Amino acid sequence: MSRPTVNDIAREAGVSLATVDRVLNARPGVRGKTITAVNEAIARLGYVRDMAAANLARSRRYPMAVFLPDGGGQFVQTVADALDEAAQQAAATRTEMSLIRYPAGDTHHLAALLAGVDPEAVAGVALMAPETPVLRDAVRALRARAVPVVALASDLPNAGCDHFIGIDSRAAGRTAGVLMGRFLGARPQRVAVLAETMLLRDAIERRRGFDEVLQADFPLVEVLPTLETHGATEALRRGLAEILTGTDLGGIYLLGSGHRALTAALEGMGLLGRVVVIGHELTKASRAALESGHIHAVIAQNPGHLARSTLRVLRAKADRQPIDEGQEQLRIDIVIRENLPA
Amino acid sequence: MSRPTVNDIAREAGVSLATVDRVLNARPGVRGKTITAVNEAIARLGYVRDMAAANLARSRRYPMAVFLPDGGGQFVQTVADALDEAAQQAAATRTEMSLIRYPAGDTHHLAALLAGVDPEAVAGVALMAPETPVLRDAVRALRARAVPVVALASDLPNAGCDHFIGIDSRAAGRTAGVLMGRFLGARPQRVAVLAETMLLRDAIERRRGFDEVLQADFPLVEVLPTLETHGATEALRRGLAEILTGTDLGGIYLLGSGHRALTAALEGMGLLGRVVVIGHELTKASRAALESGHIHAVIAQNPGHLARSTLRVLRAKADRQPIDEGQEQLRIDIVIRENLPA
DNA sequence: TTGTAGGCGTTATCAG
DNA sequence: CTGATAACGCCTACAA
Repeated sequence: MSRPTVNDIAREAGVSLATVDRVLNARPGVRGKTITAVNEAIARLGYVRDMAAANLARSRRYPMAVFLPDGGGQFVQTVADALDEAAQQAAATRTEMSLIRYPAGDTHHLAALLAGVDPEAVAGVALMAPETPVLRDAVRALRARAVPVVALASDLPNAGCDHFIGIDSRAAGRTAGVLMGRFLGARPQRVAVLAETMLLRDAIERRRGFDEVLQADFPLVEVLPTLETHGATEALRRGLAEILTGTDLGGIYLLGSGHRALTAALEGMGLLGRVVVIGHELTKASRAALESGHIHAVIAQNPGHLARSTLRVLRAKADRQPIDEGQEQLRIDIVIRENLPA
Repeated sequence: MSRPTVNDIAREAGVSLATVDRVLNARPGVRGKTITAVNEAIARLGYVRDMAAANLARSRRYPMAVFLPDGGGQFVQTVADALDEAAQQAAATRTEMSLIRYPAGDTHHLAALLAGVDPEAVAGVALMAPETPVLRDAVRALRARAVPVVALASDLPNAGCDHFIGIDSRAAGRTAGVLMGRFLGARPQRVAVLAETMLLRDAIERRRGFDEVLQADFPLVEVLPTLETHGATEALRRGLAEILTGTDLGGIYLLGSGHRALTAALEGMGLLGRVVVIGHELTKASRAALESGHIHAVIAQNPGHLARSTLRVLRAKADRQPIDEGQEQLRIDIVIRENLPA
């Protein structure tokens, strides 16, 4: 006994295939009484629509556009790679993807790109970007043209996106905080916080979570003000040196990217492996640093999961289908040397 | 311009649909020359097969059988729930699942069940079980009858399964070891190890990984012999009390299930929250213990991922299709209070 | 060894 | 408003 099909419900309801289809897709031109009859037949037979067959018949394609910042460190590249791989797999379900890089930080440029998106040619849009008023409006406009939009890695809470794919930055910061506190032990210690920039909401939220936890649960730990390096290795080195003149350092919290620069700086100062270092995101650099013991933990989100989730969610939104919350929920990964993925 | 279809390559290669299909599915009865011609056309046009359409045409169903132990603690139940949910989702790809519980530990019973599996009626088998000779043979026999078999959570390395879905227990133990070492700090400390039973290979491997790390990297920590409780709360309490008469305890490593019993015992002794407790698997009990601060970390594998992976891999094996290693690789999750999933 | 025709479950285009 | 009928991309008898 296999699953009932449209034919079965057509027979059961005493109507034709076409009518069943109209009811199924909520298309106009059917009497209310007929609709009821069909729906009853559907319920009676426990019919569930075969989406594979439906999509085949529609011969619909799902061209998705993903916008990623141009520079943005290794994490962005990791995500880009994961997206490419996910796209290959998703081709099996007619989901295509084009990756568009925009000048990092130039949200006007990105907004212009979004304004140029043709709803006929694009079934969904994903973007990783900081939240600015222009961008917020651009997203709104896009959604007004019935294009689903999801935010990637960095949330755009006020832009009214259809979905956010990523982890809660504040919780990620809290997680980093607990690990830092526990790894340091119960002695009075100082912790430096480094960031390339504090412009992104992610960094701010992480720092907030980090501080919350240390203040509440590890009162012996003093967290220093954030040192913004703006990607300059020299600034990092100078800043660290300055901090070190005053005090002994117990740990370093790396808010964003820059694992490589930090390792280099620490090495120059003979501090490699002598302070607890906790960072974010698993990249080639942070992975190497974990393996060699220069970094002790990394708070991460799985890029493969992020990428697959992006495409799946966009696809579901394009079909106005519900999404499986459980499957799309990204975990806050704690990565140490011992549980590094192969 | 949409994707090329079998029609396109048939035309391009100057053969018929059926021949293309034969080549595509590596069926016999085609001249070598024709095969080459078709393959060339495929390459030239960049054809990728539409699996959805293929499966529709086959109208093939994939009835999978999953065997889980009967008791086995909350983790097994969590997996069972996850499987049920995954099965609902997988119904979209004609994958059905029946969950069969067998008397925990009775591998003869399980082997008999496996012997009764009809290759016509079952497209794949997954099982969570300890490795015993009878079972090993039963799995071999099943595979000999062309039924794909995957091991769930607990590996059966010598049974020749098609795949293992789960995490490396030794690495999981190492991860627990590092966390224990770091959480304890740099003072001499003693750690008790509790297990319901050491019969399962998982527990043994975890303990091995745990010991390795502590011996190598945390020489100040002394790990006591494993205390087997056999699920008896009283045994646990007595054993703990005995350990405590001799020494102060810095930490407890819970090798298997029994979070609830442990919490109760610790409470009775006024030790709740005063020793570092690290366990395995995220269940209702361990989750509650994390939230209340009675357990400090749990090494886990995502049951949702485990379940979806199981069905996906079985499906792929049934179709003799390659699997996406990256997607099927389960992560060793480190769960603390701050990164508990919602 | 190869080709033809029909079908899988759904949608879409016509007439009625 | 409703109903035949032909797609969609692929597989599979059966025929040649």
